[in-house]
Amino acid sequence: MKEDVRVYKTKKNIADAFIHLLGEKDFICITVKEICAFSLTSKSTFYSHYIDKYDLLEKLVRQHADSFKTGAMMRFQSIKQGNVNGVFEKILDQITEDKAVISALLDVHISSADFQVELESILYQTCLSFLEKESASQETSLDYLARMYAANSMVMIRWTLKNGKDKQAVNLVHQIQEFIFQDLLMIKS
Amino acid sequence: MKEDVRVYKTKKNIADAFIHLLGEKDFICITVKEICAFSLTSKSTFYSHYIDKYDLLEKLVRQHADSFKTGAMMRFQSIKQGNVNGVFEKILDQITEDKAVISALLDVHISSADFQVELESILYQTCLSFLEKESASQETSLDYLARMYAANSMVMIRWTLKNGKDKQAVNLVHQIQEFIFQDLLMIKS
DNA sequence: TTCAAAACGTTGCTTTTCGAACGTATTGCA
DNA sequence: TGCAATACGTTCGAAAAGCAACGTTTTGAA
Repeated sequence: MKEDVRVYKTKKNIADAFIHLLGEKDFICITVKEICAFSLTSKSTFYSHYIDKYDLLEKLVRQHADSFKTGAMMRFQSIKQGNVNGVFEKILDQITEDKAVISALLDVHISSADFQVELESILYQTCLSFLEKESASQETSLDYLARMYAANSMVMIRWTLKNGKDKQAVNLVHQIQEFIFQDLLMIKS
Repeated sequence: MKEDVRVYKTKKNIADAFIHLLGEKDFICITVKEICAFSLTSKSTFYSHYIDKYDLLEKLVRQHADSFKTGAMMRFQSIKQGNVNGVFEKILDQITEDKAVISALLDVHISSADFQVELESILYQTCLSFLEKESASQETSLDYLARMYAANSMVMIRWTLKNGKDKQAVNLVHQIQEFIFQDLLMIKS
């Protein structure tokens, strides 16, 4: 059963309004009334889709976290011949497509829906399982390497969202990634 | 009786889709089906608001021509002490606000709805009635001056829509306008 | 020129949205 | 602290949008 077009449009309007308001004020200060007014939807319609503004936030975070996870896993799986460079660059591209939403969500920190935490966790997980599967040597803790990868990626993501894609910055990340994946690279080459 | 929000949103979606499609292909080649598909509205809804795509075009032209006319008349009426400069600049600003729509409509030439013709006629009319009311001397044909004003304004409008507001170009228009309004300016100063 | 595919435009029925009204809960200010 | 204004969240009838099916017209390619 597919979603009714009207429902799709309504949800999009609400999400867009919400993201816009997040750019103006803190999540806590945003009211449902404002979201309805800005998105031109009635209160009754809002409440027929969401329990409250927290529910809206959680659903948005879930949606984009899932999409990010799918993308990240896909990229890691498609790595051939130890070609790890380029994976992160594609992740950056993906994130840039939804720049407005991602940027807004990254700055909201509600325990039930913390996008920043989710993203970093996804990066850590995907990187770790990749290392465990592909790396022969275990001299350095894979867990440590994966955490380092995730942390560095997050910095780079935030920076790119703010300043746009920059070749020098991307190169720097590549160097760090090469260090993290050096075991793997040595074996494969 | 105010317009239902749902109607407003539907019409906006349709208009936005239409303008977007006009940027891609000729008016003649655009189908109602495409407009509906892109705007995510159903055929039945489209036909409950418009007779056909020509009706849609005519209504858009009418709406923006009226808005332009109101703006132009307001600006001309607010001229004090022969300060004619600045009137056109504000008209330019107004047009720039709806850049996408205006640009698209200016390139469609359907006899029942020719935006280019309407704009030029409005500029001519408002300028002429201003000259007739304010100008004492009638050495030069006011009709000729008004037509010149309209023609020059149209060139400037098109140019600005394409290249953005440019100080030098604006200054040039000011010089031409000063020539057109010189009778008036001499009397008032 | 013929004919099939696509676009047109209409209709009846279903689902969604709106808006106003309501009582409740929060907020912010005197 | 007390109280008025504002936001919350729900309900229900009315209006609008969607959808599928239909016959008609236009289009474009054999």
